Parts: sequence; C-alpha cells; structure tokens
Amino acid sequence: MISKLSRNSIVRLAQYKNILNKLSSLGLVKVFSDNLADAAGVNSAQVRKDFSQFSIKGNRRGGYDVNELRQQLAQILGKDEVTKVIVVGIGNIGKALVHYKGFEKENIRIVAGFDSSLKSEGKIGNVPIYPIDRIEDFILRNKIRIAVISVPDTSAQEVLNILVKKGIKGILNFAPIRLTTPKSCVIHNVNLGLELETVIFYVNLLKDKKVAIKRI
Amino acid sequence: MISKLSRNSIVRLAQYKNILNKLSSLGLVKVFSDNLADAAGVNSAQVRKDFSQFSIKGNRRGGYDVNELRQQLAQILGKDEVTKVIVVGIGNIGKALVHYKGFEKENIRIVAGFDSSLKSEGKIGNVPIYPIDRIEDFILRNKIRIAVISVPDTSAQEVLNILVKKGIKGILNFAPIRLTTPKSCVIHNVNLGLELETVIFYVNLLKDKKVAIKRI
DNA sequence: AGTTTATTGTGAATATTTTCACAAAAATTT
DNA sequence: AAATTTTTGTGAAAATATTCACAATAAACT
Ligand SMILES: NC(=O)c1ccc[n+]([C@@H]2O[C@H](COP(=O)([O-])OP(=O)(O)OC[C@H]3O[C@@H](n4cnc5c(N)ncnc54)[C@H](O)[C@@H]3O)[C@@H](O)[C@H]2O)c1
Ligand SMILES: NC(=O)c1ccc[n+]([C@@H]2O[C@H](COP(=O)([O-])OP(=O)(O)OC[C@H]3O[C@@H](n4cnc5c(N)ncnc54)[C@H](O)[C@@H]3O)[C@@H](O)[C@H]2O)c1
Repeated sequence: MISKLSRNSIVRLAQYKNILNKLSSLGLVKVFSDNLADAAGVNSAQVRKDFSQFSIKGNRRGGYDVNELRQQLAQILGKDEVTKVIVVGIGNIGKALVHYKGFEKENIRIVAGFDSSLKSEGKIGNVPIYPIDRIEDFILRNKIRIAVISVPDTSAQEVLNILVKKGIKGILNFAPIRLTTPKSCVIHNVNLGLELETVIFYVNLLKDKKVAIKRI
Repeated sequence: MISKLSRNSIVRLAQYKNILNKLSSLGLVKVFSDNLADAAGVNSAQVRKDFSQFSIKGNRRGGYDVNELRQQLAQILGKDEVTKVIVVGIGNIGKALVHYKGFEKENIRIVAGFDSSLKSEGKIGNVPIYPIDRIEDFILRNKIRIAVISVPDTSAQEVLNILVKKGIKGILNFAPIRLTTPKSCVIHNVNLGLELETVIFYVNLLKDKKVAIKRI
C-alpha cells in the first residue's frame, strides 16, 4: 500500500504534526498547505505530496481541518497511544533526556533509565534508574520496543546487542560510532559533534567567501 | 572554485575525518575509499566523489595516506585551529554539552555558558557560566562566531536576535521551532523529539508489516 | 622489463527528491 | 446561477544525489 518512504518525508510529517499542535493550541481550525510549508520551511507542493503519500485529503479551496489532520498524522506516526522508551547510559545526555518534560506531550514516555555505574536503584524525578543488570528483565516485563543509547562509543555495540536480543525494535543512538543491527531493528544516529562541525564549516566558508551557499 | 556543496556532503566529510582520527590512533597509515565507505555506511564511489569536490587526491592502487587525508579534511572543515563556542541556556541540554569532554579532540572548545536564571557567575568544570546580560560584551571581547541555543522555544528567537546582532555567524539550535536568521548567519536545527518520533514511526511500520522499509 | 592486479577519478547512467504548473473542485462574489 | 477566486492533488519537468563502470595508472609480482 505504502511504497516509497524516505526518512525525510517522515521527519517532515512529524514536523507538520508538531506545527499543527501549536496551531491548534492557538485556536486555529483550518490550515493551508502554504501555511504548513512556511512553518516547516518547505515548498507547499512538498506538503501536499507528503500528504498524498498517505492518502491524506484536504478540501479544495478549504485547506485542511487542523484537528482532523493532527489526528491523521498522529495515527500514521503511531502517536495515538503512549510510547514507552528506556534510556541506557545516564550520563550527560541520558540525564538531559530523562529530565526533559517535553516528550510527554508527544505521547512519548521515558519509563526507566539504566546505567552500569549504579549498584542500586535511583530516581530522576519519577523516572526510576536501575543498574544495568536489571535491563533484560525490565524490557521483557514491560514490553519495551524503543531505546536510547547514550553510553560511550566503546560500550555502544555491546549495549545494542543486549537490547536487540531482548526484543528492542528501534534505537536512537548518540554514540558517535556506526553500530551494526539486524534487519529487525531500526537504528537512527544523532551525532552532536558532527552537527556542530557542520555549522563551523559553513561559517568558515562564509568568512573566506569561497562560495555563496544556499540556505540550510 | 567550489560549486555545489550539499549539507550531506559536508556531514560525510566530517564523518570521514572522525573515522580517520580513529584509524590513525590505531596506527593505520593507509586507507582505501572502500574502507571509509564501510565505516561511514556509504558507497565507495561516493567517498571518492566527495573528495574530488575538494580536489583531494589519492594514489591509484595506493589509496590515501591517513594522516595527510586527515589534515586535508581538517583544513577544509576549518578544524585546523580551535573553534570557540558559547552555549546559551544552561538547562538539561546546555549542561550536557558543557560537561562533554569529547569536543576538545575535534578542536572545538566551549568557552562559556549563559543563562537568564543566574544572578552571578558560576562554573561547570572550568567553563564559566554567566548571567545572560554578560553575553554581548563576551562575544565582542572574545570574537565568538559560533553559538548553541538551548533555551526554551519561547525564548529562542529573542536569543538569536541578540546573538546575530553581536556578530555570531553560526548557530546550532535545539529549540523545536523554526527561527529566522539573516543571510549572514548559518543556522542548523537539532530536534531530538523529531528524531525519536521518527524511530517510533519506523518501529510501528515494521510491526504492522505495512511495508518493507529500506535500511536507514 | 613485462605482466598482472588493485584502486583511483570521473563521465555517464540511474535513482530520488523537489518543484512546477495546471486541471479539478469547492467557496465566494456578482 | 454564472463568473470569479482560491486551493488542492498530481502528473510532468527539473534539480540533486547516488551508483555504475571503466580507462588511467601505479604497485606488486614473475
Ligand atoms: N554530552 C554531549 O554533549 C555529547 C556530545 C556528542 C556526543 N556525545 C556522545 O553521547 C554518548 C553519551 O555521552 P555523555 O556525555 O552522556 O557520556 P557520559 O560519559 O556522561 O555518560 C555515559 C554513561 O554511560 C554509562 N555506561 C557506560 N557503559 C555502560 C554500559 N555498558 N551499560 C550501561 N551504562 C553504561 C556510564 O556509567 C555513564 O553514566 C557518548 O557516546 C558521547 O560520545 C555526547
Ligand atoms: N532536554 C532534552 O532532552 C530536550 C529534548 C528535545 C528538545 N529539547 C529542547 O532543547 C531546548 C533546551 O531544553 P532543556 O531541556 O535544556 O531546557 P531547560 O528548561 O532545562 O533549560 C533551558 C534553560 O534556558 C534558560 N533560559 C531561558 N530563557 C533564557 C534566555 N532568554 N536567555 C538565556 N537563558 C535562558 C533557563 O534558565 C534554563 O536554564 C528546549 O527548547 C527544548 O524544547 C530538549
């Protein structure tokens, strides 16, 4: 039914949904592809193409109903029910994620953290943090499917292997290393170092006036 | 001289450089486009194409000299000298970044943090954290060109405006909102919520077996 | 020295993504 | 109720990005 799904189109869909949440809380009831395009920084045809991939229909000349669209996107993105997530590695990044309040309103709940340096259970807010040896049991008991890896790169593959073996299906990885996963598990990497280096590159480029770069 | 530069090609270049650092520390002196391709998860022709954009040459049948290549990439990426970075908003993410030791080896140094909730100077490790009203003076005195924005989305545009006015040329923004910048300033957004939502989407997709997705 | 082998560098071929552009349809105006 | 306006939905076109494929070439071997 759905044929070609690029990662980018999914990211855009999630972006549209977040924009719609804001529009909705402002009381808007109707939105045009043009509005979404402006907010997301893309072309309006892109917005409509993205929607058409998922057979989302609007009203010619009437745009889209904000709440209806919001619901359709939430459904597509699997956000119509709460998704439980665990975080492995409660260091700098792990703590930041567990502390963050903003995930709840995306229907994402961090239900536990795990760290190898702990000998006994702790807590951040009301999220329990466990010694790493509790993880296997926790995943099975709570049917967790999504995990964040925020351990040093040297431990990341080892952690991933355990996660996958216990049934984790999706991973967001902060360790700056390429991990290998079986096809049954999706992994997405966030490399903050690279993000910063990229900005630095463009700034140097502008400074040296080597080239006029297009807007990013 | 340089004509078309996609963001992706820059990210890949930074990736190659990071891989080379690791190879070098393992004592390797020679590398083939095939090796880099494997480590970066791309096609080897892609590696060579990326290099050819910057006129980086290897030796036919001899591959590339690790240290020479490393140096060339560092030069291109503007990493041959230390880049000073400031962080605005010392909350969850801001603290994680300031605490992180890994930037130094990429020649990036976080030289100060700023937060509106502070009345007097503090410190994280040996990075000074200042009340926000010290920021303008600091940027000018220290000729800072790169900043991280890690304040709530409601303050982000306001912070950006100040930064730009004082001469910041590149921004890494964590606030989940589209900011407007003049052409003289590059901005790159990291939206951790979206990253997580994307993983969730793919996991649900796999679960429902709607489609066989290509590897991400 | 000549032959074989391995790898680069890059045009050409493919594939993917984005944008254009316009008919179709619905709302609004006359 | 006809004409006008506005916006969708989507093929077609354009732009970008990736991969193929192979001549050029340098190292290694005989
Ligand atoms: N903090 C940043 O700003 C930043 C920036 C770029 C990249 N990263 C990357 O993100 C990852 C996390 O960074 P961080 O700064 O939070 O690191 P950190 O050292 O602060 O935290 C890592 C945590 O993982 C735990 N750990 C180690 N091995 C483990 C294991 N096998 N199982 C469970 N827990 C384990 C450690 O006890 C520690 O608490 C690293 O790979 C780092 O390179 C972080
Ligand atoms: N922490 C996460 O895991 C996470 C995840 C997704 C997105 N984000 C986004 O990243 C940004 C930072 O998140 P956080 O969790 O660190 O938030 P936070 O609330 O912990 O920290 C924000 C900090 O910014 C400071 N601040 C507010 N206004 C300021 C101003 N005008 N000038 C200077 N400082 C100011 C506050 O005092 C606070 O210390 C937010 O926009 C958030 O939506 C964070």
